[in-house]
Amino acid sequence: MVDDGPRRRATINDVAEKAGVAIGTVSRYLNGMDLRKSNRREIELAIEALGFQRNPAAVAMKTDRTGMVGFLVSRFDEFHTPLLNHLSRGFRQNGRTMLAYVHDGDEMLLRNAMEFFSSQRVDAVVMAGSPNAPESVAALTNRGVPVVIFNNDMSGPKVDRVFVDNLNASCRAVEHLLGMGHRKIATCYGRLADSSGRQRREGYERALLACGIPLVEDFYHPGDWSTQGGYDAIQKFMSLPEPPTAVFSANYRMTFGMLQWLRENGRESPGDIAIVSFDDVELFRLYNKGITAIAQPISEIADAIRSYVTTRLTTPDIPDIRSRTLDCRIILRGSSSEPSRR
Amino acid sequence: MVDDGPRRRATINDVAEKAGVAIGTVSRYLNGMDLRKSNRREIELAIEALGFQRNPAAVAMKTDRTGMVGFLVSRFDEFHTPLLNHLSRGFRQNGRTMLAYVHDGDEMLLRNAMEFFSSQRVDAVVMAGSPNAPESVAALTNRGVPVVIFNNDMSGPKVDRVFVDNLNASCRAVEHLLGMGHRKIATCYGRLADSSGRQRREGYERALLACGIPLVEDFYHPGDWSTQGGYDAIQKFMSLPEPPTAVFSANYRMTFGMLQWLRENGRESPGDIAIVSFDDVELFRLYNKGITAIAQPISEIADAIRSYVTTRLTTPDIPDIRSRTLDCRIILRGSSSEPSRR
DNA sequence: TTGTAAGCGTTATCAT
DNA sequence: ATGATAACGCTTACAA
Repeated sequence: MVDDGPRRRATINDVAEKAGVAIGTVSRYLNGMDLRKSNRREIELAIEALGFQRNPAAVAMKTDRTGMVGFLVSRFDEFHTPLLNHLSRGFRQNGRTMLAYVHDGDEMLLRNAMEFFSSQRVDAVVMAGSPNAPESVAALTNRGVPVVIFNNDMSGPKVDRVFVDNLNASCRAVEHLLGMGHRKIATCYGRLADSSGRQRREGYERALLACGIPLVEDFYHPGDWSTQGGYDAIQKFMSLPEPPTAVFSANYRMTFGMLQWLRENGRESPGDIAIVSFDDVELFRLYNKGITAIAQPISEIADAIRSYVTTRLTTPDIPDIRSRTLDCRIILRGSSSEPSRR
Repeated sequence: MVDDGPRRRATINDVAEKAGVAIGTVSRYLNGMDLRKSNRREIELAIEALGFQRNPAAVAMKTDRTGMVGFLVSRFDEFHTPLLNHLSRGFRQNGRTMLAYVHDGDEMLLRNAMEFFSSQRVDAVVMAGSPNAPESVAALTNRGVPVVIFNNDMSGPKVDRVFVDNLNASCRAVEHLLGMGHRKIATCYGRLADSSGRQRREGYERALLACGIPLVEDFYHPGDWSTQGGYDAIQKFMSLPEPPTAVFSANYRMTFGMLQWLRENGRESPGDIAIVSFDDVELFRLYNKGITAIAQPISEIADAIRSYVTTRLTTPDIPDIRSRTLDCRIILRGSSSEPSRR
């Protein structure tokens, strides 16, 4: 047998012909509508025999639905990667495809991303809420493209939202430190332009105040979510005349920075300072006796997002914006033991 | 002004009308062909005014090219994530879009992935070579869909290949340990079904043999690329009557496992054992004085892959399969110092 | 260099 | 429940 080169793909016409029905009938079959049992059977046989796969481009052209969902994040880190993974799987089961775009926190790239999604005609967009994106988002929603945001709130656009209870989780984490006997607790907090940054810092304050402990200015350091920020923070804390015995870090990158500084200076946790960190990443199981961490319910976040997107796409008019706030789990490990040395 | 709901998107027809030319002319403009200067000007104005964006579905239907490239990996880890990132960016500049699929090492999901890519009509597929995928790959190449593999070789299918020089890099890494005075060097090696697993182990052996050091069976442990494998390996090594003073780990996950065991048992590197690991990940900068690592040239790998895909897609008949092997860099850190204690 | 028109593979409308 | 047929928005001969 000679190789004719790539064989032409079977179309709905081929199926119709082989099954002895009209193409309309095949189309109805493909879209799950009712049809005569015998026809259904014939069509299934034909599809099988021809290896027919519906052409998404043709579907998109007719229906104006591409089945693609844009996913926009600042970076693929240890939080967003598993989230993307869950989302991809979930959407695929709904016959949808995820398109990922990483903007590196660059405003220009963020705009490019929106332009890209728009040109690709995605049916919906999932993104972390960002203080400097509202116009781009509005451009999408105005075109009827649903947007779901997570992580950070965003004022303005009419979009569904999925968050975690940052305030409560942070508060409980700091309460845990208090429970271990810590009284001098510092915090390296995230960007305050992000709602999660504000909420996590507020949780820290609420726990201290509820316990009657005054807030100390020296125990604050703005870490900007970055490794460097955490590095600077702990350096500052440890050189205070009266250093804290514990620190609450508002994300895992800043905690990385703190651990790095400790290493470089021959210190460690919990020996020299207790640590509780937002986010739970692999390193936190590996470092010493582990880092006590706040684990975000990633698969639940993904499910909530997917559910919002799906309903927006299938139910035409949902009047109000929906919002869901999920609880985090605190994972106790060695880094949050009682104050020891000094 | 009343909201009419989502406005209809401008089409090539709208542009043609507004510019006062035929749609064919607009199409030619969009495809970068020559046209009269005045027409070009009018068309650009019209496109700008209408916010026209070419509909990819319609293009795909006519040209049978979707502009999408499938990316298939077993997991999004610290190696594949930046690779995907680089590839996405690179392809986007070529007007192409990446579709990612994670198969978790599951053969069934791997087949699903191929089915998915096929149904999505991707123009090409990029994937890690896998010993149990040749039929799926052949199914694609037979249909004329170019496939580029990386990481591991795969016999059979006619595909382009991008690798790193595992053997040489591993050999140099172990030579480095030898240079530091180590003579008892163990290895936790990867899956031998993967060519990279075989090559990295061979590099280890070559370095030792070149130095006249006999290979010791006790100094081998199959780690299966997994964290658990590394954990078991170091446990075994450290309980030998005469433990090694250094170990070469064939990937970063196994090294994670080793570090974890060391932690749990109050040991550390390099104090108790020197470590050199394949892959360079963030943790390796954070642990103690750092873990000496073999860094794969991720952006070069991405560029090579993209270049292969692009040429296959633009140049119809490249007869022979191409293959490229890139060099790794060894990053010296604290974990590979000379033998010390005991 | 440009205009015209056929056709890509579906879905949806209209009869039947 | 089914068949016939007109679109959807492009690209690409073919003519001019």
